[in-house]
Parts: sequence; structure tokens; C-alpha cells
Amino acid sequence: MHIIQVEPQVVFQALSDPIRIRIIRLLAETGEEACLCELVDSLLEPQYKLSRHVKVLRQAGLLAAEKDGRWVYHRLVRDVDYLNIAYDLLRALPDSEGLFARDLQNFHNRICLREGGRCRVGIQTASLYAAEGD
Amino acid sequence: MHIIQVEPQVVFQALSDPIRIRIIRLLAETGEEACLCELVDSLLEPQYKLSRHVKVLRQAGLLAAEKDGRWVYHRLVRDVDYLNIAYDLLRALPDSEGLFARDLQNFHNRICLREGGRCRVGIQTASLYAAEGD
DNA sequence: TGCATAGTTGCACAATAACGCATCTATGCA
DNA sequence: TGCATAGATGCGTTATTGTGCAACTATGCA
Repeated sequence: MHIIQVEPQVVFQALSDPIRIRIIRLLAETGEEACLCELVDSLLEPQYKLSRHVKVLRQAGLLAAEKDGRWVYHRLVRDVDYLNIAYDLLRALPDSEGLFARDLQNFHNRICLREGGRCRVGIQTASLYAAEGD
Repeated sequence: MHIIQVEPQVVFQALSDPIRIRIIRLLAETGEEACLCELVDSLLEPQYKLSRHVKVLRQAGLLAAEKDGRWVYHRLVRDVDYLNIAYDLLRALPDSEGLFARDLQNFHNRICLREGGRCRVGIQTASLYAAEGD
């Protein structure tokens, strides 16, 4: 394990985007790790978009990635004190319009598709949430 | 008093700049308020630059401004839970190169010039820190 | 009432960042 | 060994942001 020295402003910059906030908040709230397709089905955003945002979060030191076959699991970096405070901050944010609650619900639904705790399918948005529109 | 609803990413965006981090960190660490010229003498950055950065922080809901004669005092907004966590976060940041320690020292020196707890002078950088260079 | 000064802001410019599209890589399975 | 699929990325475009310079506003004092 290696700790990459990151300038503080890079961490805040990484969290200055709504989608990236939703990603980190989802993992902070659930304590889970998630592969990209699970994030796609939870946030209902294009795959290439989330792939880029996850990369930003990784380069900022907030996420660690672990490859498992075709899937790449992303989890929060927990061994930096001020990052844990950042996660607490995210969990303390208001959810005035219930947008985060929706992400959370979608994520829970998507987690149910795991087999042996591992994701075994790809993007399921079309079949799972087709009726939701949005 | 009124609370302006601010989207979370705006707060992080406000803290995504090194100078703005230094401003908030200084006020969080000392518990003080500061007028603009005191910030100029503490951070050793141009006045127009800090004026703009302070404006960003104000619009993001992190700072409140109070005018007193020719001086404008800036203080942290304390009545929002997640902002207080943000201030804790800033105080937990490393100061690997001692840059923040310098800001803090300059600020303490500058506070000594107050009369009756109020700033009564303008920018003193030239006379106070002329020898420091940078 | 005019001047010095604390602070703000319009403007132009350079750098950065988010996005959609399409394409590319890498891995498991038939 | 070829195909389907999870994920990454190059490119061009557009929007945003930080900065320096200079000019501006607002306030206290002689």
C-alpha cells in the first residue's frame, strides 16, 4: 500500500461536482464498494461519464480501484484522517429533493443482483429502470 | 439572519483553491474574524486577489461580511452543521511545508496592530514583511 | 469639501474542466 | 480462437475559472 501525497485543493476540487459527490456519498453511506456498472445503474448516468469521474476521484486519492475479471471495484480510501472527515461531511449534507435517496434505493436494488457478493452482470438500467424515465 | 440554500458542490468548489483554503483555515484555526487588509498581510497576496476569493467564499455561504467604517470584517458562518465539519476538515489537513504555519504567524503579528480589537491601519506588508521576500 | 485609503469590479486573456461521440483495450466464455 | 461485454480514453467543443491591470466606489479625516 502506498499513500500518494495530494494537495488539499485537489480533494475539494474532486468533490466540486454533483456526480462525484453522489458517488462518494453512496459509498460512504453504505460502506460498500461498487463496480462501474453498478454505479451506472445507481446514478443513471452514462458509463463513459462515470468512468471519467471515478478516475478523477482516484487521482485525487479518494477512491481505490481493484480489478476482478472484467469488473473494476471502487472503494473509499479510509486510511487518511481528513478524508474520513470528508466522508462524514458528505453524510451530513441535506438531501432536500430526495435525489440522493433515489441513488441509494437504486444501489440497494442493484446490489441484490450480486452472486456471492460479486457483480456478475453489466449495465441493467434498461431492464431495471426502464419505466422510470428521467 | 437568513440562511441561503447552497448546493453542496458549491461549498467544495469554494474550497478547491489553495488561497481560499488558507483563508478559511486561518479563520477556523484562530476563531478570529479578519478584515481584508489583515488577510493581505497574512497571506501576502494582492488585495484585489483576496477580495475576489473572499467574494467567492461569501457567495458559497462560508463567510459572512460585516462592514465597519472603511473596513470589512469577514467571519466564518457557523450555524450550518456540515460547514462546521468542513472547518474541522481544514484543521485536520497536513501542513507539510509549513506554509500554513507562516500564514498563522503573520496573522498573529498583524492582529497585534489592532486597537481595541479593531483594525486601524491598511496594508502593512511593505513595512512588516519587506525583508521576507517570498 | 477635498483628499487619502479600504475595498470592489469591469475587462481581456490563459488555463482548466465537463461533455458527447466514437473508438479502443481487456477479459471471460462458447 | 473468435465474440460479447466491462471499462477506458482520444478528440473537438463549450463553459467556467483564476489572474493582472486599471478604474471605480465608499468612507473617515483634515
